[in-house]
Amino acid sequence: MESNGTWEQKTLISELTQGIGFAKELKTHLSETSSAEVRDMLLQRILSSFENSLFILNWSGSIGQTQSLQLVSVTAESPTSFNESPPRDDFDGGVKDIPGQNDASKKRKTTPKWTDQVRVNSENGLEGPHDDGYSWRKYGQKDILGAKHPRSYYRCTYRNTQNCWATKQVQRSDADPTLFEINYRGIHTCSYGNQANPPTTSPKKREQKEKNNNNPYQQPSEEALFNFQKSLRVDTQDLDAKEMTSPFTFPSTYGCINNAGNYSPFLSPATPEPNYSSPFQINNFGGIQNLQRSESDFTEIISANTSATNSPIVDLDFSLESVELDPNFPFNTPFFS
DNA sequence: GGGATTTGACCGAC
DNA sequence: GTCGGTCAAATCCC
Repeated sequence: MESNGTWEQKTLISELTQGIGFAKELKTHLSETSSAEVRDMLLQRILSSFENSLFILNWSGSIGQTQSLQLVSVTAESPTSFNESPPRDDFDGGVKDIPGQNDASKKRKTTPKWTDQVRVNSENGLEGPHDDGYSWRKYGQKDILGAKHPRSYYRCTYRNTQNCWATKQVQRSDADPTLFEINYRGIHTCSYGNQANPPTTSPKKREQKEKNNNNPYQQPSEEALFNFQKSLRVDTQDLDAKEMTSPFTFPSTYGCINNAGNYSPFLSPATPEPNYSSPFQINNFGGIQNLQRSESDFTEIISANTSATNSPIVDLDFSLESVELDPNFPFNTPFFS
């Protein structure tokens, strides 16, 4: 395996170069009458480039020393914040039933687990389901000792059809009812994991939900994009800081390690990335667009709004720190080799 | 009718 | 024995 420094440098340069390219392209599109979709796609790519870079820095830092890295993204008013959770004990249980993996120790080593916290502001209509770009099916709810609110258990809808074993747990905070802690486990291996805009639910239901909610998924407005352009900043001078914040609120992306050992930045569903040239694979897992819809879905994980237009914007302070990598993670893939 | 959710039961870990 | 996580039948919803 190549030294970390080598691939890190190469990948970092590649990611940042791509980010610059996308930014230039976006600038061009802003002065033209191009579609919001195109601009949004470029925006997402820029974000992905930054995040990939930060992820690499974070990962490399974790090898030799504990390095805290926090990425902040976007939001407009009434932010939904993603705070990173304290380091967990990593790949612990919860992944006991992965087919084809009889060795428990192996499961622990290869199943990523990370936590996000999402704040929901009921006043701005963001209460409702969190849509991270994946389709989840709730399979259980449990009262947790010491917790006021029950914990909800979700698994990928395509668990059976596509053998996708990603799961997530949603726990409402006792102290702050508007705060939800989302614990992701496993990675999406379903085909929807690579789609830019995977169905989060059946088209019918999705439509219905959007109907019932005044906060449908929307493309960012030009103004929002302009503001984003002006205000987006990634503070790399203080990577140890607990937060890196951007005054602008916008859906952020982050990622996970997929089964292939590739980092999968979570991209907004509105951004198709089938041919993304990065060695990373675009994935929507944990994406932060918000399709908050119904009250009944309030316990679903809440994610940020991908929209910067009419929808209430949520604070998306979150960090990649919660993405924990097993030191023994198999980096023997083409990318990591 | 089909898919999603609810909820009590079951199981394994501690 | 307790607790967290999952299963699966019953129920709900579109």
